[in-house]
Amino acid sequence: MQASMQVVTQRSASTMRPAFPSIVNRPAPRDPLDLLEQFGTTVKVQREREIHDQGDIADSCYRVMSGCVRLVTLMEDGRRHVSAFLLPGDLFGFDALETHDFAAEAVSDVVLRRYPRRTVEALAEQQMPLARRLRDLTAANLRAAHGQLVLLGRKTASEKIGSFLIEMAQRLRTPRGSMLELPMSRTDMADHLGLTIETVCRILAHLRRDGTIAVVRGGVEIRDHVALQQIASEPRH
Amino acid sequence: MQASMQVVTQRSASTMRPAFPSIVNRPAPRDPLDLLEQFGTTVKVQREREIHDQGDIADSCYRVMSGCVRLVTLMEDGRRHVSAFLLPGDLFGFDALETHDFAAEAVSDVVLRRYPRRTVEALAEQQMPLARRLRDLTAANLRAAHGQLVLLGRKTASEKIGSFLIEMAQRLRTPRGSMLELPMSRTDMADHLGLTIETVCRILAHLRRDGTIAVVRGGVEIRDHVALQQIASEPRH
DNA sequence: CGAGCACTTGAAAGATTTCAAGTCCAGTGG
DNA sequence: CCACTGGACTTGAAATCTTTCAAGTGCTCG
Repeated sequence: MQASMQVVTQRSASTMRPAFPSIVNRPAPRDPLDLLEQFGTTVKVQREREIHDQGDIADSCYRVMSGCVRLVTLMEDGRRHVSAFLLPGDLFGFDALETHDFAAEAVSDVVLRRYPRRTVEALAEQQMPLARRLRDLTAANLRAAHGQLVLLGRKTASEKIGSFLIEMAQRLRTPRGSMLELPMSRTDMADHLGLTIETVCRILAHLRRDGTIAVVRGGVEIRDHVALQQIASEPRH
Repeated sequence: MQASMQVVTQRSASTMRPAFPSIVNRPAPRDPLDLLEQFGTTVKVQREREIHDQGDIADSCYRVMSGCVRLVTLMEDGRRHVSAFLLPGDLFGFDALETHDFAAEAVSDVVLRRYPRRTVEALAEQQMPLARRLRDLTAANLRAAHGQLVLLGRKTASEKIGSFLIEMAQRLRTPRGSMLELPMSRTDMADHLGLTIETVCRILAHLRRDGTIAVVRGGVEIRDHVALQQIASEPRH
């Protein structure tokens, strides 16, 4: 337990799934992960505080309830890489091996649901659907990582920014025409995209002058989604 | 089944594990993956032939018995990224979702052991140790991908080449002082490291002039392993 | 022996970074 | 309430790394 984390004792199961009324009257297909709820504790972490460090024993898994978390790898000389940003509903720590190979830090004030890894493993050992769910989760993360490999290895700065904005808009379910709120700093974006902060600024400025986006405090508004998608140039479907 | 693949009917279980005599007389700890052996078929693929394409339904999983396989992602405009090279003993296709998000191609003539994905999934559904093994496998692949993210996002060309050579030497178990055989072309290396072929050549030439490596046909010899490790500058342990 | 391809090397171009100044807020303290 | 300060962000100019363009070299295969 980090001193920086405030634990709120709360064991009520709060599912993330939106309650949409089904036409067919069948029991909602329960997510095997719901099994974990009774073992979860709610944790609040202030912005810029560490959730766990690179190299820490992986003894907890988390679900982001609100806010934004970043996964950070540091090199000896201080160079930094942000492998991922985690948003409400996202899970992390479930696909760790013995230790975490990156730190997890709160980008904004964050509310997390924490599950003891021992428990997760024990449950998965007995509940095949959960084991299966965890495997799919890790496979999905792997696929996302592969997309990021292409971005980092082969895309230009503009393409990186374009891809990033579109991905964020999708993941945050930002409706067309409304403001995309970006909780992370330019530095975080740069370290995620393999750029410098100045390059991020310049590309955003360029997109703004184009009329593709509007840059406002705390985010951007995507003005021309089609243009942005062309700029992003995603890999072959 | 690809027309380019020659199937050799052979269903005998051939484990990859080296038969080392144990002092303690206990049954060797069986790898849960050995369960798959009876369902495997041996497949030979010629160099530069495709094993499966990007977007293909993932209906097979493979183990590399000999040779080298690359996982390739293509962008619309032809830019190419090689996410990984797979060497003897390596597995792939086990952590696919519905479809493969990259193509698998034979770098050299390759012998593969192929397992029907249906069977793998069915077995994993009943055999928890196998399910667990598959999850760990995917988690290990995810960790490797994260290492590659740092390499692509934050390392210089020299560091990329240094890291790559050291990784290959380790994975191929090349003893110090002996020749490191690299089955892939300069183009493949470039597309794996987010560089151009010319840059790869130049960095190798530079390392050769330094006396850090000797470049020979089909590979390199690492002359100064310590220097190479310093050049590689890995992330914090 | 010739063709083709992988690889190498040089020179110029270009994209991004580095270095250097600002600007703009948000929070603080007078 | 408002000036002040620090940090995040922006922008310009120069520097640099890597790429692009070009031109070989050398090996293998037919």
